[in-house]
Amino acid sequence: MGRPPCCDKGVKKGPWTPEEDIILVSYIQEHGPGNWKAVPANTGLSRCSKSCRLRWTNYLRPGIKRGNFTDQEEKMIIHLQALLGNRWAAIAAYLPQRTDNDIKNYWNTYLKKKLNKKLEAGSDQGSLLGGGHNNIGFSSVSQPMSRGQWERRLQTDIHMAKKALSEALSPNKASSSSSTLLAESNSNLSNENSTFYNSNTNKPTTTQSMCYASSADNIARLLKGWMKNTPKSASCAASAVTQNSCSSSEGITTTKGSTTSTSTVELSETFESLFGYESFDNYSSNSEFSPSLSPEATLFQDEGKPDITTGLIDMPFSLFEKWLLDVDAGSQEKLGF
DNA sequence: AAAGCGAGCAACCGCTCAATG
DNA sequence: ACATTGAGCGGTTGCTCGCTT
Repeated sequence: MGRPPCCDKGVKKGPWTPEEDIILVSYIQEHGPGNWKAVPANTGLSRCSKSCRLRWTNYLRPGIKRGNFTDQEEKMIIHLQALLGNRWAAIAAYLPQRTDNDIKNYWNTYLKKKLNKKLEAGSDQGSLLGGGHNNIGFSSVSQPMSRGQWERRLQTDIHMAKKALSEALSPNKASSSSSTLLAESNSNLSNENSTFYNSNTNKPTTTQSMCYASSADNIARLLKGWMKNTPKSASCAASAVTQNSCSSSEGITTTKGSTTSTSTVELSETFESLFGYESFDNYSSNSEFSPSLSPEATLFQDEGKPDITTGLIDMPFSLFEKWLLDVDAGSQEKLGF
């Protein structure tokens, strides 16, 4: 039974061509993402609306980083997968520059095998993963109960963090970047809507005037990247618009610059008391602890405010990431990460 | 040089969820 | 309250490429 395919007649399948990418990108630049049903009709693309959305979110969307997962990201994924299970979208919410598909692929093709090897190697020495509340399970060995408990704990912690933040920031909510943080924290944690959030107003917006550079400019860059690439990588040209690279080995910088602000100190204290951290040196307030920072929000910032994006790219571990990594450091060390 | 094989990844499929009438 | 429909998510497939034999 189930629903019939959303669009099974006359739609093109298979890899996207650069021409299709250009059409899609230019359309979205003009109208913004969303209303995917209208995209094929309005663009003339012989593609399913789902295919258009997928192509955009996983490939063409600005601000996404592809390939070359860092150790930190790897650890994040491992922890989050243990905590959340195969909820790739939720995991991707904590790695705003990564797509769920990318993370999923990385997990399935690399991390899972790597972890299984570690587990097999360590199984002779008894349980490596158990122990207290940090019962980090991997997909093959995880216990549903502990996962559920951890989800609840996670939600509780997030809720507490939001409350504490709200209290800590109430005097100067309006002006600081932390208000954005708070608002982002208050928005959908699972990052499941496609609404753009205006980082200034914290209101959802479908107006893309601020989200996108001029279409002509982007298309020009798109074409430029396309022309420069070999046929093999031609399909990557569109992504070069935002990534400046097609190959996963290019153009990805992961520096560890840290920024702090006055409010950061306050937040640090708040979180310190909340989670028991001792050091927040690397905590950067902008977009931190904001799993709800949607990829589209990143897009928003990326296109209009490159510096902010740089901040995202260059950011050290967020508080929550630190928590994720610290909370089970022992287990990870045992596994040799 | 060519065939075989495996890894990586883009894209599809089917399902669920949420919004709307 | 129910049906419909669009959007989103996770599992899976199949293609491509690089390495090995």
